[in-house]
Amino acid sequence: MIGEIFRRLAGHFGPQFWWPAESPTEVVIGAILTQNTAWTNVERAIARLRQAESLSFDRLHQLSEAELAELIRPAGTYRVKARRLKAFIDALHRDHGGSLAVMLGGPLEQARRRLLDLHGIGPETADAILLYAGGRPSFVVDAYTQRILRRHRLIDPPKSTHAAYETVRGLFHESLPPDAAMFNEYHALLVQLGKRHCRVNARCEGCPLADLPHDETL
DNA sequence: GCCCAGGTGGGTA
DNA sequence: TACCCACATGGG
Repeated sequence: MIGEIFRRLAGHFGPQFWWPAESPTEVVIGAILTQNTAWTNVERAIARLRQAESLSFDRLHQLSEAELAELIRPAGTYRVKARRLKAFIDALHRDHGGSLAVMLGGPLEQARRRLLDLHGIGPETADAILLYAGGRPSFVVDAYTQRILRRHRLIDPPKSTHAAYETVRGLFHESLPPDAAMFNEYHALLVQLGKRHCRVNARCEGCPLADLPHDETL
C-alpha cells in the first residue's frame, strides 16, 4: 500500500522539486529554522544570513549566539534556534573536523543517533538533514504523514509521539527500497497531499486517494 | 484578535 | 512514560 500511494501521488501531483536549498549547509540551517515554522519565514531568515555573508558554517562559527539570533529573527523562536544552530556547528567542528560528509557518513542508524544526541535535533530534523543534506535514505515523517496514514488506517493511534514517529518511519523503510531520491519525492508529495486535501475533517473530493479506505474525521 | 506553521526540550506527576 | 508548556515571527 505504501508503494501504491506513492505511485498515485506522483501521478497526480508530478515532480515536486522539494527543499530548494543551494547547498547542504543551507539545508542544515533551513532544517533547524523550519521547526514549527512556516517556510516563508525561514526564507526571510536565510536571505538575511546571505545578505550578511554568513551562510556558511565557518562564518556562523565566528558569530556570537546573540548576533546569529538577531539575523535569524524572522524565523521565529530565534533565540532557541540560534542556540540549536550553535550546538550543531560546535559538534561539527569538535567531533567531525568540520566535515558534514563525515558527520552524516557511516552506518545510517549510527549517523542518525549522532544527530539525535545533539541539542535541538529531534527525529524529524535529523532525518531531514540525513536525507536532504546527506543524500541518505532516511524517511522524513512529519505531521501530515502521520495524519494521512492514520486517516487511511495504515497505522494505529499513537501510544506516544516518539513511538508514532519511529513506527511510521519503520513502515516506509520496510516497504520501500532505500532510495534517497524517492524518499525525498515521497515526503514532498505527502506534504502536498496534506496541504491540498488531507486536512482534519476535510472532504476527500478530488483527492487521489479518495477511493481508498479512510476516515474523514481523523 | 486568533490560529497555525515542514518541532524540540524541559518540567512535572 | 505521558502530558503540558515555552519558544516567537508572519500570513490567512
